[in-house]
Amino acid sequence: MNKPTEAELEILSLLWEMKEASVRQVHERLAETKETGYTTTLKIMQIMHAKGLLERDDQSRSHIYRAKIKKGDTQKSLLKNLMTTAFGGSAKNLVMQALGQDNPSREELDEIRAFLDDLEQKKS
Amino acid sequence: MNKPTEAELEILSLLWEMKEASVRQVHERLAETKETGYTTTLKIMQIMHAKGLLERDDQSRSHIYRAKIKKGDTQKSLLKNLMTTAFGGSAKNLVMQALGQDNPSREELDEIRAFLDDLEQKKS
DNA sequence: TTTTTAATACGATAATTATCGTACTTTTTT
DNA sequence: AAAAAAGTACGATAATTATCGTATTAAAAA
Repeated sequence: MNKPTEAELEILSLLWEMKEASVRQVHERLAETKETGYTTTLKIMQIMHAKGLLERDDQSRSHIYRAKIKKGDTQKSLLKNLMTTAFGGSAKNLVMQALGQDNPSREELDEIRAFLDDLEQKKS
Repeated sequence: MNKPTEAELEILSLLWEMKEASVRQVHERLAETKETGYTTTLKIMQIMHAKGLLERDDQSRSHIYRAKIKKGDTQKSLLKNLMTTAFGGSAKNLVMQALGQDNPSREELDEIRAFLDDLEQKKS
């Protein structure tokens, strides 16, 4: 599977959240955090469509796009890549770095604990 | 701080592990997992040196390189970047994805638990 | 109906990254 | 001493990614 580029990932993230949107809508969200032209967003989304990263409904004049690749799958493969190239393949190191910097709430910590217990369970 | 490229990151990882090495030594390790020419490795390392990613001792004929940026800092910034672009800024999501895919040992799980406790402690 | 606005398509170009060949220099081997 | 081997430097080029201008078309507004 093709790793999305940085710019593509930003758009994917928005679409995972918005479910579906026109180029205009995506662009407006994008422009909140990033200086960029409309046709740039358009072009990237067209390329993503050609690559199979997005699907679209082009019935109406303004086309409606949706992410075609799953959020979970993409996250998984990005993490795996980062884990092998920058963390020597160790999930533990990665996880501890991630937790250390964020400062998660008690609730989140508990959820993670529960998840750990679950994992351990499955090992027996 | 400048985000290292994919190729640069591979070299950084090796140097974090090896502490210091010649281009030849780095290249040999690199070539174990990747088809690539010697001068390519050399060139990338020269560029990294120019960028300030590596430092080197060029006293002897074959120069000796060391990583100039810290492993922890780099990991942190890469994670932060991934977290915001692909995980909506949530460490919890990222952590759970990472754990779910790897299948860590009991020992690792325990270390992570201890780390969680530590974090919670600090919150009071 | 005419004009303006909003949309897509798409080629051209800039920017960044990766790869490599070649020239040159120093060391080692013969 | 001559030849071969092993280094660095560095320009050229390929590949990939990002950006944008312009042409064209459809819709909406005047």
